[in-house]
Amino acid sequence: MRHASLSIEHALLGFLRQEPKHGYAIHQELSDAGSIGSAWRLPLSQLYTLLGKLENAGYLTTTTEPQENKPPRKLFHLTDQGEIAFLTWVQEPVRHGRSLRLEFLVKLYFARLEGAGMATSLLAAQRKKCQQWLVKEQAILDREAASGREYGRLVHQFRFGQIQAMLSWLEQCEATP
Amino acid sequence: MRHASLSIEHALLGFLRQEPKHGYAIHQELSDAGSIGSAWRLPLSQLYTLLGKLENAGYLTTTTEPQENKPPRKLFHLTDQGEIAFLTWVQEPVRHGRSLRLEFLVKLYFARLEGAGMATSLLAAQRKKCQQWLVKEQAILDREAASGREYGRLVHQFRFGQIQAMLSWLEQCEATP
DNA sequence: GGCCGCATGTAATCTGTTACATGATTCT
DNA sequence: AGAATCATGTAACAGATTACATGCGGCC
Repeated sequence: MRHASLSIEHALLGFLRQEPKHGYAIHQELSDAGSIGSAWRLPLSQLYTLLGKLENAGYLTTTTEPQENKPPRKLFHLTDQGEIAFLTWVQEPVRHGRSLRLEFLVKLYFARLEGAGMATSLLAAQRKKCQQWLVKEQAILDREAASGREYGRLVHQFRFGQIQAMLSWLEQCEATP
Repeated sequence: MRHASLSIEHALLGFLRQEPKHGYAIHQELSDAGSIGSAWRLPLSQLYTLLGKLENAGYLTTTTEPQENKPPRKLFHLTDQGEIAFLTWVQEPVRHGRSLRLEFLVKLYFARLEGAGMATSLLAAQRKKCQQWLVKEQAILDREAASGREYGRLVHQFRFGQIQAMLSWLEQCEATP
C-alpha cells in the first residue's frame, strides 16, 4: 500500500468525524448546494469508488446494517489511522495556486467544522504560502519585463493577478470570523 | 470520427501555419521558456501522441524526409480541414474561468501571431464572457449573503475575486497593444 | 404504468503523466 | 568514457467522467 499524496478524497473522512454514515447519506450532505456542494461536486458512483479506496488504505472499516423494506446500508467507521490522516490533510495548506479553487475550499469547510482555531491557523498557513508565490511571481515578472518578452510578461501578469486576488480573499476571510 | 470538442491540442496546428515541421522541432518551439513555454508545458512523448491524433482526425498529413547520419524526420503538413479547425479554435473564447490559465493564454499566443486584429477580437470576446460570469457570480453571491449561508458566501466571494482579476487583466491586455 | 427516491456498485472511456526503448553523433 | 542533442515512438499507470446494472417501495 503506497502512501498516496494527501489528496481531496481525504475530505470524505471528515464526514465521519461525528458518527458513522453510509455512502448515500454522505452524498446527500455533499450535494447541499448552499454548503460544501457549492465547492465540490462528486457523483455518487465516484463517491463509492473513493470510499472503497479509503477502506483499502485502512482509514475506514465497514459494518452492514439491514433494513426492512429497503436495501441494507453499509456503514463506514473512521479508524484511528483515518482520523490522523484527516487531521493531517485538513491542516496542510495547498501547494499550488490552482488547488485553492477546489481543495483549499473543501479544507476550509472541514476546518471550520473542527472549530474556529483550526480554520484560523489554516488560513494563516495558506496566506503565508500565497505570499511566497506572489514574491516569486513578482521576480519572474520583473525579469520578463526587463528582457522585453512581451508574451512572457502577459502570462506572468495574469498569474500575479490571480494570486493577488487569492491573497486578498484569504486576508478578508481572516478578518471576518 | 467524432467531432471532439475543440481542445488545447488544436493549438499544435498553429505551429504549422507557416511551413511543415517535424515533432522534435515543434517541441523546441514549445519549450521556449520565455515564450509559449511559460504558459504550456508538453512532454515530447505526449506531443507525438497528440500529433498522431490530429493526423487521424484529418487535420494533418505526413511526409518522411530522410537525413544523412540522423534519424529520418516526419514532416507534418496542415490540411485545409486542419486550417479551418485551427482558426475556429483560436477565435473562440473559453467557456470556463478555469480555462484561462492554460487554454486562453495559448489561444492568445497564436492569435497574436496571426495578427493584432485577431488578438484584439479574441480579447474582446473573452472580456464579454468574463463580464457575464461576473454578473452571474454577483447574483449568486447576493443570494448566499441574503440567506445567511456563511460558507457559500466565502466560496462565491473567492470565485468573484478570481473572475474580477481575470477581467482587469483582459482589460489591461486590450489597453496595451 | 412510469418516474422518483433509496441504496449499492461495476465497467468503459478518456485524459494525463511517467517510464521505457532505440540509435546515431557530437561534446566534454 | 559518459553525457547531451537529435529523432522517433510505445506502454504502463493514475485519475476523472460517464454510462450501465440492479432492485424495492411509494407517489401521481
